This record gives sequence, structure tokens and C-alpha cells, in this order.
Amino acid sequence: MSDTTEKPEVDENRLIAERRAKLTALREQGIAFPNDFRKDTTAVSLQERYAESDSEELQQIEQVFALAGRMMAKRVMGKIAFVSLQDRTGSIQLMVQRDHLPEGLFQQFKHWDIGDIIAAKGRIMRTQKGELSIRVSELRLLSKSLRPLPEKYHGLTDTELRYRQRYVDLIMNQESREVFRTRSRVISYIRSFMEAPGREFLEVETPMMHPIPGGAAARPFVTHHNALDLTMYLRIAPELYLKRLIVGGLGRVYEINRNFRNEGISTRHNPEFTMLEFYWAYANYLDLMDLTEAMLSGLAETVTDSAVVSYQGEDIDFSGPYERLSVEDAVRRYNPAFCDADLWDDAVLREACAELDVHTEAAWGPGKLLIEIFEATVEERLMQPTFITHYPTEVSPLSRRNDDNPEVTDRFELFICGREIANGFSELNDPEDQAERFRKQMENKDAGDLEAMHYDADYIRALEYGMPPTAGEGIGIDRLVMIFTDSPSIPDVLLFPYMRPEA
RNA sequence: GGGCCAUUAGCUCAAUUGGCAGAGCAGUAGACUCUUAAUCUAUUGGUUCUAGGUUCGAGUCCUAGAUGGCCCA
Repeated sequence: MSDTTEKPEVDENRLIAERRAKLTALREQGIAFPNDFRKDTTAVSLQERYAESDSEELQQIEQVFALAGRMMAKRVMGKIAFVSLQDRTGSIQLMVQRDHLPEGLFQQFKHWDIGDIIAAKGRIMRTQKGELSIRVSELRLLSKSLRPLPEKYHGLTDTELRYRQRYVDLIMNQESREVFRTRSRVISYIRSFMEAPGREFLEVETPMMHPIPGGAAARPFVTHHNALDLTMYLRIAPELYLKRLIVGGLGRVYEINRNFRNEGISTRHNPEFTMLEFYWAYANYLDLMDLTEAMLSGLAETVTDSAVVSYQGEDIDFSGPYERLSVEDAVRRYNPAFCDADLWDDAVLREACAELDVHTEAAWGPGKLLIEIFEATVEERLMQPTFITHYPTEVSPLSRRNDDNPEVTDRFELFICGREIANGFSELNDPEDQAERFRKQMENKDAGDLEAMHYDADYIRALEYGMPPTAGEGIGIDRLVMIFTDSPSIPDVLLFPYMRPEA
């Protein structure tokens, strides 16, 4: 009898079986998965330290280094072998000589597999061909690898496998590792920028599960709290909570975290995505644009060593200042036919939408129609960083109205490479106006708009205590990282992008 | 949601008009003390994404489905 029926059907093959047998042998020797080895250096620190040292100089160095990592290549020729050892920093070559190892170890080593995690100690040297190497005096197998790695030359190229088995992608593809290092540097820079002296934004964490989804126009994921028998929603934005903190007097707050939106998946949309969102009391949307320019130009310089970043063959200049253009002017610029038209005239806009084959609904006012035209004709053409300002009040339910024209708000969106990267505005801090706009959103929801907002009574109550004049902004981190890593699609910059379950 | 394309050994890819399913790498065995896509000799390895259908015969043609990519909404 065996318990094989209890085991999930795994894709065992002969290659794995062979390695499993080797592991069994290690277990029998009692040395299967040791954890007592400590490394004292890394591949790249040695590469950097001895980059300029020639063979004679290295011979004077008696220090023995301890390294560990994954064996990525193994070239055995009789009594000598060369191993490419990859650790978290990069690679270094090991030179393994039979006669420099304890009796019998070289014979065992010849049966170790590519992909095994190994440890080595030895002195630094340079081979006859000039490659910096470790002359191995001690060698151990730390972790047996049971699954064969992809072929060394082409690596793992299948996009689906790269996303589903990101661990293999990271083992095999240096460029992939580099993307995620860059992503980390982007987030790290943003934190230091926001917290720098003079800015002093406070990093906060607000709920990811909301009883009332709010702060954006989007369909939420719905979940359920068992003990409370309560419907809850994964947040679509942290906005309303962060502004409660402004009411609470924290003054300058930011959060870098995930939002969840229950909508389609594409090369530019993942159901969960990372946003920087921040709120700044006693500032307005003009201050935000200045801050954004400073942040992004500094970010480009820090992360890519240049204010000009090449994205998919296009040079994007982050140095700033960025062009600032109202929605209306932008629509006119890219639609010359609208030169003299009244862009707030319902009939004009509906006719234009019809010509553009843009879907409209009877309930939409001119503001919504104008934005539809903007999205259809302008958005994708804004390659260089461009602030689009003066968004219609109709599509900006949380933004403060413009003092000169109440039909538009003190709001902007930043477009780069034809994509929306940031959205910021002077916050609506008039509780009565906010209550009215929530009611308007509810009417839309009742009329069938699945993305319309709920009425958040506690948020209104917070505003009624008085919120200082405030500006707030959200910046899409994933899209930003795409640009800084020259990645064509969003799953390229997500360690574990959403995938349908495997068949 | 719609269109197009792809899916063959662990990985990267071939397979003529519908006619014996192959190579390289990896693996296994052997040779080799300076290789670096090491080399040389021998050799193992297949649910051709899945389910149907057409056919004497299907990796190839047809239908449906799965997953992914690209484009569009």
C-alpha cells in the first residue's frame, strides 16, 4: 500500500526523479539541508574590489573568502572544474581542483546539478584567461535542487512561465532582477523625498478593507467578514481615510500601498496596483504640480542617472517644468475642428462623440462628454510629461471648485507616454458641497452607474469638524516603474501579476 | 467583451502536400588540470494544450474549450 493517491498529481519526470534519488542519498548521509554555513562576502563585492588586480597581486592575498549561491554552470574537465556561482549580487567563477579538495569530494561534486545551492571557501585568483575566480579549498552542497533549470543560453523566455514562475525568471534573467531592483529604488526614493526636511510628510497606513468603498470611481471587489456578518470591500483608494487624517491635524500624510479595482485586465491594468497617495494641508493643486515636477525629475536622476529616460524608443524628459494645459485647450489643440466651438454645449459634444464612435449616455452632462472626447483624442498623444488642468466638476466629485469657473475644479492629471500617471487636486473641504456631490453620485448609481460613489456619512461628519485647505494627489507607481524600466506592460513590473489559475 | 497569433522533450526551437516526432542545451555513461554557450564519444527522454470530428493515416485539416501574447473596446 502507498499513499500516492493522496498526493497531488505532480509533473514528475525522469530528470526530477534522478535528482530526488541524489537527495535521498544526501539524506542518508545526514547532510541534506544544512544551515550552519555563513558567507562573508558576495560575488559583486569581490568583483569590484579586485577589478584592477592582476594575477601576481592576487597571489599575495592570503585571505580565504566564504561564498554561497546557486550553481548556474558547471564545466568539468578531468581533475579540474569551473563553476559559475550566482548570489544575490551577481556571479563569480569558482575553480574547483580535485587535488585541492578532501578525498572523494570531487567525485561527489561531479554529480551535483546545475541549480543546486552550494557554498565555497577559497582564495581569490585570476585564471589564465583573466577571469577573477575563487580557488576552492572547501566545497559544500547546501540545498539540492530537484527541478532542472531552463536552458542556459536562451534562459526562460516564455512570458506566461516568467509571470507564473517568477522565481525561475529571477534565477535566469538578470534584466528581470534589475527591473525589481529599480522598482525598489523608485519606492525608496519617494519615501525619502516625501520625508525630506522641509516636506516632512508622515507615512501612514489606512484600511485596505472598507465598509463603504470610496475615493475613486471604480467597481470594488466584495468580500465578507464572517464574525460581523458584514459585507466589506477591498479599497479602491485610500483617499477618504487620508483626508480624515488631515481633519485630525496630521497636516502632511502619505501612503504607498495597494488599491484594488474590479475591472478588466490589460497590459496597463492589474486588479491590484500600487499608488502613492499624499495629502498636504495649506497647499493647493498648483503646489502639487511643483512638488510633482521636483519628485519626478529627482527620481529620474536618481534611478536612471539621467533626467531623460528612454521609453520604448521615445526620449522622455523629466527635467521640468512640464507643460500645463487645460482640458479644454488640450481638446482644442488636438481637434482643430473645435477652434470656435462651444466646448460646454451639450449638442456640440454629443455630435463629436458620435463622430468619434464614443459611447455616451443620456444622463451625461457636458463635463463628462468633454472628458470622453479628451480620452479619445488627446490622452495617448501626451508623450512628454504634461499636466492637464481644469477638469470638469461633473467628473471630479472630490475636488474643490475653481474660484473663477465653478463648472471646473482645481485639479490636474499628469500624463506621460500617453498614460495617466498622477491625479491631484485642491480638496473639496466644504462639507455641504461634498454631501451634495455624494447625493449626485448616488443618483448616478441608482441610474445604473456601477462606478459611481457611495454616500460616506462619516466622511461628511469628519469634514463638518473642519478640514484645512488641502491638496491631495495620487501617483501610479506601477506605470512609473514601467517607464523607468522601459517595460512595455504592467505585469513586467509586478513580481506576481494576476494570472488565471493554471489549468 | 471582440479580432489576430501562439501552445511539440525540463528549457529554446524544427518537422515539406496530411505519410516513421527531430535538434541544441540540460540529464545519464565515458575521456579531459585554465574552462566560460567548454570540447569529444555514446545514450535516455514525448498526453505534439484539452475534448471531439474528418481521414486508410492528423503535430499538420475542421469544431468546441483552456491558457498566454499582441491589438481594439
